[in-house]
Amino acid sequence: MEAFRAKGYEGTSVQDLVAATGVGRGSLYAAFGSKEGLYLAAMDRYREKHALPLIGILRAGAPARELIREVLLGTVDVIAQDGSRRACLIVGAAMERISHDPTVAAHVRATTTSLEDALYEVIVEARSKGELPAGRSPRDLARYLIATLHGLRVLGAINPDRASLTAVAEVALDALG
Amino acid sequence: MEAFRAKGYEGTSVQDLVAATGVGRGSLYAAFGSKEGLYLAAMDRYREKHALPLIGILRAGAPARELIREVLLGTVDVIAQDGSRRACLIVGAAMERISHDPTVAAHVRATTTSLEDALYEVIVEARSKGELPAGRSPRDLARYLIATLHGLRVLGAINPDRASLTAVAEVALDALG
DNA sequence: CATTATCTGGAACGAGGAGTCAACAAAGCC
DNA sequence: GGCTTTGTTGACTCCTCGTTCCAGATAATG
Repeated sequence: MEAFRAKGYEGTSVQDLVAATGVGRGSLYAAFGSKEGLYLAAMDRYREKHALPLIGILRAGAPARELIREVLLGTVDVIAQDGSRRACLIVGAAMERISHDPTVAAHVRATTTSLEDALYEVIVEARSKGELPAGRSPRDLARYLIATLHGLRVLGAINPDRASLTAVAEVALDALG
Repeated sequence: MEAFRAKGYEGTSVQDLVAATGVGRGSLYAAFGSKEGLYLAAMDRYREKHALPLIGILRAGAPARELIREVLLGTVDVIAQDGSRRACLIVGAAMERISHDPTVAAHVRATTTSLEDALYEVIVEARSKGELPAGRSPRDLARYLIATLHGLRVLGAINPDRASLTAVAEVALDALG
């Protein structure tokens, strides 16, 4: 997973993967079938380690704006720690692989959709409690927040400066109304 | 440029570039020195064709919010027309190449910075005319809009649906205050 | 402990990668 | 129109790619 994050799919050779895992070539193929299989497994692991925790935050039940701020700032944190050395596997896959590999496309869509749905539910509930003003549709707001997360990833790859990224996240929250 | 947009840097072979340009291998090397040289030239061309027109819009002198809306919706337009077949060269470079190639990093930063500066100036001027309320710093707002543009590109790669993208762009405008 | 079944990892394969080069064609110059 | 210069070409080299395979190590079983 780390190898793919650092070099992308095409840029990572099987030799790189052997070195990164410490596992022999044949074993890798026995376990995953192909380079693509290993890539898909890496995406699953990425989802577990990075997307599911965000969804967990959203299910914690605090005021919506705080939950969403936590998700955005948590992402800023991860980006600022990594520097630009390791990209987001999902955004990387979206840019590099999605038009060539339907299976990768399905994984990317599944991961982003699950996060989008969690955001959607938080927003709907907050609206019903009057925590957030009525305005844009919850679905559009959820998608907007997904776009913001992706935007932060790209911005962070270009310039992983914590202060800038934090400021951008705060501005993004203003759009919730 | 189109070849790199469709397949990324590592995914595009020199043979692909020969086919895409109709120019022989040797000539390509004589003109650009290396695959990387051709990539940098493609980035320059991408900047001319896609970033400079956006800057041109921002210098047109209309009300700030209208100019910024035009930039966002214009980007949505490009994405919706392309589908996800051709990615943004800048975002692709940011994800795939920026940590491995300082020259590419410089090109990416130069392109995004010039757009960010144009946004910044529009915002500062609008503030001075009272078109936009005081609030977040103009620099943060400009960076936020850059992040939004990147977010739209990634969102569009995953799901190039014009209606969703347009809605996201409209939500993003709300953050201007 | 012997035997079987499973797993490991480096050598080997064909394919295709980036980059080079000498022969050839086109264009510019007197 | 020769002569030089510049540009083009595609076959060629060497290398690395993803994948396969098999001899040997390891683990499991009775």
